[in-house]
Amino acid sequence: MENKIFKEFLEKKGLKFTKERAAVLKGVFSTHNHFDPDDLLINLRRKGIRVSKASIYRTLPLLLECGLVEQVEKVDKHAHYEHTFGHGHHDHLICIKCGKIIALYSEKLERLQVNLCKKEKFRCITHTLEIKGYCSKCNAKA
Amino acid sequence: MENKIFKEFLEKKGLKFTKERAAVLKGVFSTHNHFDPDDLLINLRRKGIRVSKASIYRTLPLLLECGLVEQVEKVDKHAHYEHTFGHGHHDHLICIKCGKIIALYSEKLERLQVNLCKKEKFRCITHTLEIKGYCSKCNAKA
DNA sequence: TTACATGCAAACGGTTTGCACCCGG
DNA sequence: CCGGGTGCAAACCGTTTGCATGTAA
Repeated sequence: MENKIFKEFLEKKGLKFTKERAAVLKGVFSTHNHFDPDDLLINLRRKGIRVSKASIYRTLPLLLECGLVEQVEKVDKHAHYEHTFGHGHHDHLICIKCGKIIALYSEKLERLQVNLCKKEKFRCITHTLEIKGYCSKCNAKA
Repeated sequence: MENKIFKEFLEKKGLKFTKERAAVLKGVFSTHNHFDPDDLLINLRRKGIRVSKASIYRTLPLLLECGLVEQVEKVDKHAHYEHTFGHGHHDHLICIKCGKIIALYSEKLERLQVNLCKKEKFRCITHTLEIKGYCSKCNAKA
């Protein structure tokens, strides 16, 4: 199933469905947990499958691109900060074309989150919401 | 103002309010934009203030800790992934004590986000919501 | 047969750290 | 005066890349 999706995706791009790529795919789908590239390597090794770290790092972006895998908890490779004094908590709309960041605050959204936490008996300390897409300007151009 | 907050915070921890820390604080508050440690260094250099990169890296966690600065766009230093097939989009509750990750999906939340985007004429492609706090188990222990 | 892929090891780049010297309290 | 702080440069470590070799189509 995932196999078929990935294979067709690769075909369309003129890329090859190698045994290493199949292995990475299999590793990815052998767990419902989050993982990082290293987890994946260890996971595969445990199954006796040998794939180089490089191949894992080269395959993951393909899986992202065809939508079989999603990235969690990281947008960029380095830390970003902002000072909070005077403007308090807010969320962000991030334009994936021009990089523009639009701050956003919604009381309704905040309340809803508090309620969702309650349902899970989770004590919320802080949260981060980032919505990625195209800002009005970039959207108009396209 | 920020100065006072930071100074008192340091005092309470038995730490010193040095000119380097003051400089970093000043740099942080001299912009309303996001920045990374390197931006900050350049920003300070431009003003003729010399602080080492190491001091910036050592000061930022303190500013986070006392709430004068927030981290944006990064939780962890390495990428995390999850496969999407079969369980589609969802958000996450992340326990900052035990690391447990609870998946969460709320139709209401999704709808609200779409509406917020509309208001900003933003074309939403994807989003990430992470709520950090204490899971029920860790909460019970504390 | 021939692009494209792989493995390896070296390079990269952001972040952390050891150490000798410095300085705020 | 002294314990924490600083700058510097080296170490770290996750990720990327160049290159010789392998292989899917």
